[in-house]
Amino acid sequence: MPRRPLPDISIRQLEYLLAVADAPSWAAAASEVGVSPSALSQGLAELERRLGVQLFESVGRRRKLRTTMTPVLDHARHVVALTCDVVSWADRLRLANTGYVGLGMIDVAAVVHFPDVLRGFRSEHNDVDLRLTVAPSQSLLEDLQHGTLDLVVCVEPPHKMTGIEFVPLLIEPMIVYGPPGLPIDGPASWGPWVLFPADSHSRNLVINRLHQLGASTEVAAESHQADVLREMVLLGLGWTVLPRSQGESERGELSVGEQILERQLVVARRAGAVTDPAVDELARRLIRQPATGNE
Amino acid sequence: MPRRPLPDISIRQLEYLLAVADAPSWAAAASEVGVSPSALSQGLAELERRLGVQLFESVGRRRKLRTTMTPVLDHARHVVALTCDVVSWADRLRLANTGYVGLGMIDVAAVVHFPDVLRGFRSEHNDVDLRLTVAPSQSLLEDLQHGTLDLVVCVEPPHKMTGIEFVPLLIEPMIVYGPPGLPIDGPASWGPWVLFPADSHSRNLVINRLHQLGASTEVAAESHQADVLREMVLLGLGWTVLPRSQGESERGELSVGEQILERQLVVARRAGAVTDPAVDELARRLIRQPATGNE
DNA sequence: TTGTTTGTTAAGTAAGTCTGAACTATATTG
DNA sequence: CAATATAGTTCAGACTTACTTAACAAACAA
Repeated sequence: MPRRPLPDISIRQLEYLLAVADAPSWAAAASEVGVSPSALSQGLAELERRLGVQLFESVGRRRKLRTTMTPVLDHARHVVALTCDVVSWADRLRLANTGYVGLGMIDVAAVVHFPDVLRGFRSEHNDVDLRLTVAPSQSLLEDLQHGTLDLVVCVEPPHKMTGIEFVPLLIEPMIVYGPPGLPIDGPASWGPWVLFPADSHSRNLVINRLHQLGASTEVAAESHQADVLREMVLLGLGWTVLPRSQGESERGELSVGEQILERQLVVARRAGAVTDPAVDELARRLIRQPATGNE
Repeated sequence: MPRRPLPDISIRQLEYLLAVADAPSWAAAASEVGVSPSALSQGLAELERRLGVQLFESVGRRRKLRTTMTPVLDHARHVVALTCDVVSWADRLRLANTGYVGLGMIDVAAVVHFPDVLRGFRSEHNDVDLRLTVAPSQSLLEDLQHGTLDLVVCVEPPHKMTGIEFVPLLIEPMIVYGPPGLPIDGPASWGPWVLFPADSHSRNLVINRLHQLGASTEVAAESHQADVLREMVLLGLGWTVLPRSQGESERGELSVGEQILERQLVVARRAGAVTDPAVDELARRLIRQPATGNE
């Protein structure tokens, strides 16, 4: 294809054309666009020169767009609309894409379920500054609401939260663990407990379930960290309920009870947020990560 | 609506973006567009500045469009394509619309059937230079093919013509006329004839029909002008076959025979021609003109 | 290490875009 | 009719944009 340079029809000229198409006068059109009538007149004369057509006819001292020039007017509308779209997109991108992704995860997500996802993302988006915060669900969701974090992997909260949307990731079985060598009988013999703190979503789930089972709900000690809870059980300070991925390790010395409930891990995002491509990509990878075989 | 001026994203910049998207190097892209590498580099830097996004990432010393910038690339493609379309349209319009319409008509069309159409068109399009050529069908169609004429009203030719399209206008009855006072008996008594010249479409129609009727086909004299043919019949030089509109006048002294055939008048146009709005309009008026009551 | 390649920066020129003032043509008013 | 108002254009000047050439910086290859 022979490459003749296209005439440089400027967005500005097209805006002028749209303005005069519907304005009562060119002075009004110029005011609407925010330039002098002279600039508008000269800009449209230049557009005529570049296209090589006569866009207007004189009606007395007024100028009116020729009906035969409708295709140019349609073109102007179309190109200006497309330009508005891409500028709007760029504005949103600039605001959102600082090259930084703030990710919050509860510990089991970071350590057990998604370390591969994080590694893969980092190696393929080394231009993105991925900052990981490991904390309890409640705390993470607050940071998400405040804008400190962009994406959170946590336990599904008991209630909907305004402005936050959730996508399910995986379901974790929660199992009762007792001190080593202690046989586990019926629920009435379970406890006392070492659990996550009272403001923890998992804690609420566990207490409610124990109630239902007719087991004691006395809590002897608390910690946000599953490892600490395991050590407390090992020391005989109490029983706990943990996901299998955190309750059992190479040093599998705790007495393993039954699965009493399940908890849903989700990825959380501020609803209606400007979509940062990097955050989008990371969310996609989390969502499509197969479950880690801890069913 | 608050009117923030759109950034003036130039067609040129978008062309540069499209060129580098697929080129092995920016130097190659620049060569393809027809500018220096420096102009391309600066143009793209300006595009980045106007959009407020970083379109490229460095891969060693090379520059590669970020995959996240695909929407800008799509936009570039779209706008450049739209611009090519409107420029192409304008080019065609400029070539075709010279404010001149070359119209060819056979005499009966100009004088009898369509004088009102011509008058109306002229009064409502006084910016158009309408030039009328009156000549025989064959000659007019040749001029149409050569581009001398834009539109032709003539007798439908016996064969299709490459590159010319026809739209039917009206049907004219062709009637036998003999010298005044001479009774018109059967076809065997008709003739000799004064007819249009041998290359005339009407002439061919008449001769073929006379053959069919078993009448003489001897031609004593010829003329392209119907008036001349009438005078010859008045002088007793022979008989003729004319449309009623041309065979009968206020001086209705010829002997009127029977209608022996019909001929179709058509408007002819070069096929696939760039449409000049003025020519389009004239054709429309001819096509929708009611028949002139000469059935 | 030297030489080559890729893209960038600097300086200068031409063209484009805008402003405000002056001008031309048309419409309105008394 | 003359005087005034209105609509758009032209002119001159200031600033911006787009391009060229030459020099420069960084990366790559031998």
